[in-house]
Amino acid sequence: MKMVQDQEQIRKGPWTEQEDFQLVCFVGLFGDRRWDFIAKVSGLNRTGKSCRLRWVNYLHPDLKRGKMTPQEERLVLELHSKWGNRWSRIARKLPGRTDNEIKNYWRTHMRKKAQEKKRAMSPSSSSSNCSSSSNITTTEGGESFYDTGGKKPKASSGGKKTGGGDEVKEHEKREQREYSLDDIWKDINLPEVSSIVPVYDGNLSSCPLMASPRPWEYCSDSLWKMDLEEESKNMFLPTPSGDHQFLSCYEYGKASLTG
DNA sequence: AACGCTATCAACCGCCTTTGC
DNA sequence: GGCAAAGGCGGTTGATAGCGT
Repeated sequence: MKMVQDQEQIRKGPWTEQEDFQLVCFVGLFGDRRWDFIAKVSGLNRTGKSCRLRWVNYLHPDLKRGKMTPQEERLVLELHSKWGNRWSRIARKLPGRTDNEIKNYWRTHMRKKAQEKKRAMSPSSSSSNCSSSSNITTTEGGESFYDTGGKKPKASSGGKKTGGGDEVKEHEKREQREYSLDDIWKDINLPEVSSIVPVYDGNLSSCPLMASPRPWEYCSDSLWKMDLEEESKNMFLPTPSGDHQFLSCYEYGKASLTG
């Protein structure tokens, strides 16, 4: 056994605001493709996959939030009847929605349907109107697909807490969740970089790092093959103070933008 | 007020596909 | 064409908020 560097330890579990911020920043710089690279140079100690997932499912600026509209619900039903569990494919037809979201929605939806069905099957119940459920038949065995058998009682796998705001009220927590992302995008619009692009007004395109000619679009692929990794590593040396990492990031972003 | 159950969401895992060498 | 690495996808799990008893 030898001393394992902190960097070698892959972090798991919920993302902190700081990590989110960091990820957004790096995606802004390098684009949303090179996840392994981003994972490495960002110093997040996450896997590329994890970074991608976080971005796609939560941080992506084009994401819609909130409940599915009836139209969306209908579309999901329709598309699912066509394509089955091709969540990502379905998601592509619903701008702003992620496959994960749709998947979750579907599971919930199906569970409800299943319960209705069961009730309908029970002798005393009147004929149900699973009218639209006919298109759900893809999953007639379906019940099993969403029936995960419930949760197993398991010792809580500690370390899952994000470390921030343990005592926040549930409502606040919820808000915090929604806020935090907003916050990130707002924060990105630091005055320091606002000289590059005007104030972030809630519109993604005004976000400095996501502004239309994105940094990575300036550079050909080969450019990134330089010793960027090394450089970035140096830039993002984990500092106890934390905040300065981001400033470095902005500086770097600025440099990329301005040449 | 306390407890239990359900719904919802975020995240991980493993497999498959794509891409680069 | 074969191999390895990275990315993408679908399935599953775990935590927690919300609601009913």
